[in-house]
Amino acid sequence: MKASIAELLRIALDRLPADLLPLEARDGIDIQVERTRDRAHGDFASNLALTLAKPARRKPRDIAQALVNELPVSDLVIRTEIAGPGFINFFLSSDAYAAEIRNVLERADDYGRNDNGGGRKVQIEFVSANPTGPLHVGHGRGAAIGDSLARVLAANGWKVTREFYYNDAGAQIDNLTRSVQARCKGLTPDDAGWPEDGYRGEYIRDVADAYMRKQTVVSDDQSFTGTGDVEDLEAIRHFAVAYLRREQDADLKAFGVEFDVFFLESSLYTGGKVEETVRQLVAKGHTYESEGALWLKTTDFGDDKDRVMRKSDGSYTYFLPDVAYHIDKWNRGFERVINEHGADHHSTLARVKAGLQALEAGIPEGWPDYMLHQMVTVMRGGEEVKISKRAGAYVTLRDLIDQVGRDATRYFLIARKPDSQLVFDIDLALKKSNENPVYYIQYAHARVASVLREIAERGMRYDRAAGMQKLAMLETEHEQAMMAAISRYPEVVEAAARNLEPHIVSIYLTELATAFHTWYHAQKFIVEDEDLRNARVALAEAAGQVIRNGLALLGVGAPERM
RNA sequence: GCGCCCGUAGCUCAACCGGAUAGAGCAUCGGCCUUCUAAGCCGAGGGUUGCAGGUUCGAGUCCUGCCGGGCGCGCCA
Repeated sequence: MKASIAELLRIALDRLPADLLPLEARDGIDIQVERTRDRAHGDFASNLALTLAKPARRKPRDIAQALVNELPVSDLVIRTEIAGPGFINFFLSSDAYAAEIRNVLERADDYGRNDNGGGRKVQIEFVSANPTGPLHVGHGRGAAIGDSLARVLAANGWKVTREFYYNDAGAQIDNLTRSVQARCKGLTPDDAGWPEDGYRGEYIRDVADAYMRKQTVVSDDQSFTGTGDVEDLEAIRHFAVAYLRREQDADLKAFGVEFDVFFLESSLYTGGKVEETVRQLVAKGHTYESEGALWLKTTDFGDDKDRVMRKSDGSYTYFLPDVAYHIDKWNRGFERVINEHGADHHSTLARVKAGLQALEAGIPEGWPDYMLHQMVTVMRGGEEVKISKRAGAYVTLRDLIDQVGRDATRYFLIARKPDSQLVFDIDLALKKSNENPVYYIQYAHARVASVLREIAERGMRYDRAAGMQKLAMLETEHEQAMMAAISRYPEVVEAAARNLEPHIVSIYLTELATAFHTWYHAQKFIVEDEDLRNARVALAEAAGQVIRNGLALLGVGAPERM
């Protein structure tokens, strides 16, 4: 609907007399059409005349009048008015809304989807937790955001690949291995001989016990059996990584998040990609040796200091495989890549991009996109719960799912702008779970289902097709508000993708649910008048459909009854 | 010290590319269940959008400075 209004304005703009607005001033004008905040201002408003006033050197209201004079006739618009400093307000015909509601019911699960992406490939890398412990709340935020973003982009016509990169090599894994070994030997974190910076969590003991009992774990299509040999560090490492990967998979599954690709950092080493990347960087001349290490001149590409690529002991820093990994992404044909990480990864942006530019391989400067979510603070008993893997102080994602439920956890973690810090109050989520906004939305959906059940129980008839033809009967304030709210959905889906902000879907759904509950309370749907009944229930069904579609983008369920 | 993010009602947060009178939930107070689910609805109170300037027809939104909070600034990841 919004696009249709913009198109009308585009035509009017083209028709403006040249003496009013020079032709050359019309290029590249972005025609903005917005939903009005106040119904008294109509359904849509445009500030076009205000933005044209300066280049035209005319009063905004004069331009507005000229535009209105040139607007083509349309079934959509019943009248326009010029308001305030020069806004053009559009009042839509009730038939325009009825047509949109019919559209909802006809397209059903596809309503709101568009083809803006044109089937182009996009990769979203998210979570990417190291296999050194269970997923915590911060990972949960990343999982919720990344997964919803994937769903939103898919709904906008993108071909999405979800990828999880994990570090199964390097210093932290060595650390994990030593920690498990220590547990195998019966040591506890406070004993003498416990590894420095070892992982202290209780889950390390679980891993060690399983290893000593020679259990077999399967993850990522690989199988490892514990040997029980406490001196075999390689066996312990394989086993521990597989064990913790399996746990993380279970966490993700419980959260309803799936990946297309699990990418192992170690594969970059075994495949020679790391060595190859080093050779290429050296060949391009952006490296130098100093203090026994090999450095990359990332300062040539906007970083604030140069970075070590290869340590003096011959091993690589994490950032080199990271560059190799992104070359691999590029070579796989992902012209668009979005990396969703916690804000603590901020420093990697500049150096990875610098590394990619240093290769002079034709990778665009801005590639890839990064999306960083701010930290999650967990409150329990009025105090902040400090999260530290090594100390073992932990609020796991699984804890939250078990205690508050998957839907509520997802909703809590997605409903806020990623670049705001988030406070997750466990007591609130637990004790007052019924006051969680997600139930408000789900309840609206359940009410629609309930109405349909009630009709059946009373032995009454509901004819959707007939209802779709009688939508013009829906003239009350609440019904009009309902139709307007429903018709906004495609705009929300588009904006969520354009701004990479899946959280706006949750905000929209709250507003839609409010409109629904208000309407539900004000009027009966199941009335004697068959035409009116069909029309109202059809509208209720459309509301339920849009709520279902929106919740699906968030990965939240839409229950039939509560 | 430098870089990035944030600062909106008592609390947690919205506000679409700069638009018209800044909105929800929770909390507080007052109403509404014989009638499609009260996990709901209606109403009331609650704001100098951290502070000070600037840009413009118009600023919570953009720019500058300051104040406050978070994250980062390893040959850790």
